[in-house]
Amino acid sequence: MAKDFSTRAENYAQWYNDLVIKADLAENSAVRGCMVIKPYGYAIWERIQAVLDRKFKDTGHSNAYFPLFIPKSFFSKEASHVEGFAKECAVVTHYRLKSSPDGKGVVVDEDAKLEEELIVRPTSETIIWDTYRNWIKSYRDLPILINQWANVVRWEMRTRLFLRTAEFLWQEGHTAHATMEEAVKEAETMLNVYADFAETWMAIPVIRGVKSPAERFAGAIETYAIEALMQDGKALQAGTSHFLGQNFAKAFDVKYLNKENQLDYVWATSWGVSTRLMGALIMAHSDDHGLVIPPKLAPIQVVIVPVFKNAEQLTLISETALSIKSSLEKRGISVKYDDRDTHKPGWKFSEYEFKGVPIRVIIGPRDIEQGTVEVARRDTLEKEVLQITDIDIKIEHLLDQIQKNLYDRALAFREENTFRVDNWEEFKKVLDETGGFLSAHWDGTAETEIKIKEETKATIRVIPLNNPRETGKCVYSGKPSDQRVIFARAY
RNA sequence: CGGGGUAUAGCGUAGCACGGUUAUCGCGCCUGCUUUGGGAGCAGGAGGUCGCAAGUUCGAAUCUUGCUACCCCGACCA
Repeated sequence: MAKDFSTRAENYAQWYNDLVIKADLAENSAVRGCMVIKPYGYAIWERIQAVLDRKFKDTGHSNAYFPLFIPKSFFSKEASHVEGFAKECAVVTHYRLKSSPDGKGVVVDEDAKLEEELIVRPTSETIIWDTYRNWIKSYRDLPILINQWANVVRWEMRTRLFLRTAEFLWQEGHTAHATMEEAVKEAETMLNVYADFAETWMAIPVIRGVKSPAERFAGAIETYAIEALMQDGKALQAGTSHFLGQNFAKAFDVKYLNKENQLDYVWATSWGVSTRLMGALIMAHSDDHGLVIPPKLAPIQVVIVPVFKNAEQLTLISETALSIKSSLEKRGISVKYDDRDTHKPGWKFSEYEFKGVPIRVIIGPRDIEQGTVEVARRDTLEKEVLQITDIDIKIEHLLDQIQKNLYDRALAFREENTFRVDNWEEFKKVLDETGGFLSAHWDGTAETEIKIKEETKATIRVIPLNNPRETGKCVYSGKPSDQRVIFARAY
């Protein structure tokens, strides 16, 4: 079945690309590095958005919107922040075009040069903190708990659909607090929101932890992250939550009067996930037959395909099909009944399999006679003939089972591909032969971290939360270490 | 930004070293008939500024120069 698209074993990167294109999720656009997200792909993103948005609101946040453009001067206010983003910013320098002197097309009107260049936001900390200054005067104004759904631009050298594009969609939360404790707690709360979303909805097990200083967000005191393992043994950062300390408050002069009538800087967090989650979703579960979408995020959870020879048969089948459809919809299940006569059943089977629809129900003349339907599940590709009685309940249970199976499968894969490594030769060997998460001792220095990266391309993905203390020797330097950290090659 | 490569129909391609009728083949698309429980078969048909621009030539997909875009490897990165 898997004709004209690569298998994972042949070429994982090609397999990923073929999948995104052929499952109709997204495609490259006429603009370098920017993708077009197609309706089916966008429908999945909308599901992700809807669930996360609910979770943000349930944890007390509100949505707002800040400008796409940021004055250049804002970027020089927080030193490490500008350092982190300066090399990948798109800059607006003019505000007008004019007809080309040679009559062919248009050119930039040099007379319309901006006094101050505008930066297309790579992230919104600066414009938001500049705004917060006016909003915060007293401890009574705190906390501020805001989220924004937006697009951002980071001018990447090399792009890949969903995993790294020059423009991408995301949400960014930006909060302001009266105390450090409260801000830290907020950063941790949001990390847990992300982790719960990844595990419960995306069926992707993640490791919660903090980043090493070298991997921290530009301007953060602490960066929390959830890290997932993909099927090719590479790690993917699925979400980050930053404790920003008072860095941005100081850079943008955001002070408030506390209960003791003293001026103090506020404490900040920011947190975000992007359309990169789509990449994680694809790579975590899909197989050589195409996409596999966890039921909880699938735009179409059940597809019903009729098999018929003529119009009379179709009429008869449709009656049964539509009644199943409506009984499923009453249970909140999204169903598509595909009765098009422009495509053959076999074609439809392949199509929905490729698009990762969790359950396919087939109804033909045979079933009408016998009061049955054929049910096929995407995760295991198993098919069984079921009595039509209580079919809605059976399918609802099956969806739950598929969701659980996908999570269990991904968890088992991660466990099989997590290795405790205690010497440098083994470290390199495991990395080259199987990849995966390497749990190893690290002496805690940036020098060692950089050396390891240079020699193996592996980085410290995460220092797990509640990491058990364990005395040992750094896998690279041999210096003493009191805990293991997770290394991997990453996306 | 350094090194290498590619550009021919919606997609994938042949032709190019050695210039010469109407640019090859497959998929997809359209029409008709037969089909329909795992990507149907047969017949007919539509679809091309050969990436762009200039040059050499009686004649350029093919040779020369310039430009542009994309891909791979580095560096950088969510």
